Amino acid sequence: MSPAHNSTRHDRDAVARAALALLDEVGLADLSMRRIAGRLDVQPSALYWHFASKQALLAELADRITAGIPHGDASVLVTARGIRDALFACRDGAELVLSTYALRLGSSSAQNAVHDALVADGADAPEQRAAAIMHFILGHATLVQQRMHADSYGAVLPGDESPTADDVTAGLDRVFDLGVTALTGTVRSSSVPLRDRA
Amino acid sequence: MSPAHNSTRHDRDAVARAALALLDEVGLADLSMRRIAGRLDVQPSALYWHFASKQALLAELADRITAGIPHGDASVLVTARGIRDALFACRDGAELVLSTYALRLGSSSAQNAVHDALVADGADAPEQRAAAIMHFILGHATLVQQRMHADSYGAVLPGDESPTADDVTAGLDRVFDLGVTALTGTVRSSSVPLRDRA
DNA sequence: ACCTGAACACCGTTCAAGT
DNA sequence: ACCTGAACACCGTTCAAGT
Repeated sequence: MSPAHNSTRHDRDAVARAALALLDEVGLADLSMRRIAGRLDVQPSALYWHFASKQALLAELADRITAGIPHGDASVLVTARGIRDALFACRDGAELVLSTYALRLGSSSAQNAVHDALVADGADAPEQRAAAIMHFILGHATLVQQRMHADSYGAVLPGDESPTADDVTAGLDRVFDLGVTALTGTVRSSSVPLRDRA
Repeated sequence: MSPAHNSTRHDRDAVARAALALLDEVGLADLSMRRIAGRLDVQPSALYWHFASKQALLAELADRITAGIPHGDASVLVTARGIRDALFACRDGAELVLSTYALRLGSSSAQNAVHDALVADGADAPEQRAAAIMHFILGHATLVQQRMHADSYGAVLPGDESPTADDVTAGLDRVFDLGVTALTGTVRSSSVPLRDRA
């Protein structure tokens, strides 16, 4: 009777992939263990063989979202944009990573990427700047993503003249670039990095 | 039989105050309508006479948390610290305000306070800087508050040498000050503000 | 190795009805 | 004006038992 059911068994990766797909469809607030199980044609209790708890599953999803962050020799701004875009690539990605990030405060690979880019730029206090930039990216991306979601099916507020969605997006992009640039601290041309040092 | 029950009826303010007190005791994750009702010796459905939904109640709590923010002629850094401390004053205050803040992105009184302090400092692009500073404060405070909560009853990670809680707090304070100062953009002595302008 | 079935202790919300 | 009582449609999690 069930039109498209899986009779195969699942592993940890299949559960995480189903959860990630469902997250994109329904959002974090409606992502329940029972819905994920339903999508896999499995009882909710089956998920607890693969993950110790919902929190553990969400942590795995956060890891997958941040796994795509490029960690090369790009500038701080480009690195920061890469992190932001990885969060934006998944519905509620920023909120999910933010809520999972606290324990890894100093040790995340995203923060390391920012840190290395800062060092390459010759910025002072790269540890604190990397932390500050990560806090800014996560706060910014969470707020922007929430707003995007609210705007998509929210009523237009009765303000005098409401800017278009593109205006808002462009303004927020400028806020992001200004924030990252200011937090980087140095505005240094990349072609003459070490000429007059020591 | 019930040892300490209220037979009086309640208004909107009493519901909000009970919810805020309970938030401090149990945290945002365990703040349910049923628990709030229990604390008021009332059926859960009674709350819906005062608030249209749980989300509306949470928005009211966020408003009360941010209502205590001083809006005077302080510097940007002092204003930012005041906002952060208002969030820290209530358990999970930062997360609650962050999750409620998206719709008010440009129009919150906290952001206005930052904006006015920036203008008084003579900073350029005060609108975008105010937005960036708010995003930073909310991201930073949410992460720090989550970490505080996790540390309070979490196991110590098996790292080589773990810094003391005071070390962590001091480091995070430096990150906050560095972040706000960098985002302010101008380091200008307040006694000679306008000497060589236009 | 992976899943079922049943249960436990919860949720937010609605709505007729009471006072 | 404010609340009860009952119901509806959900939750996360555990655990014995199945294959």
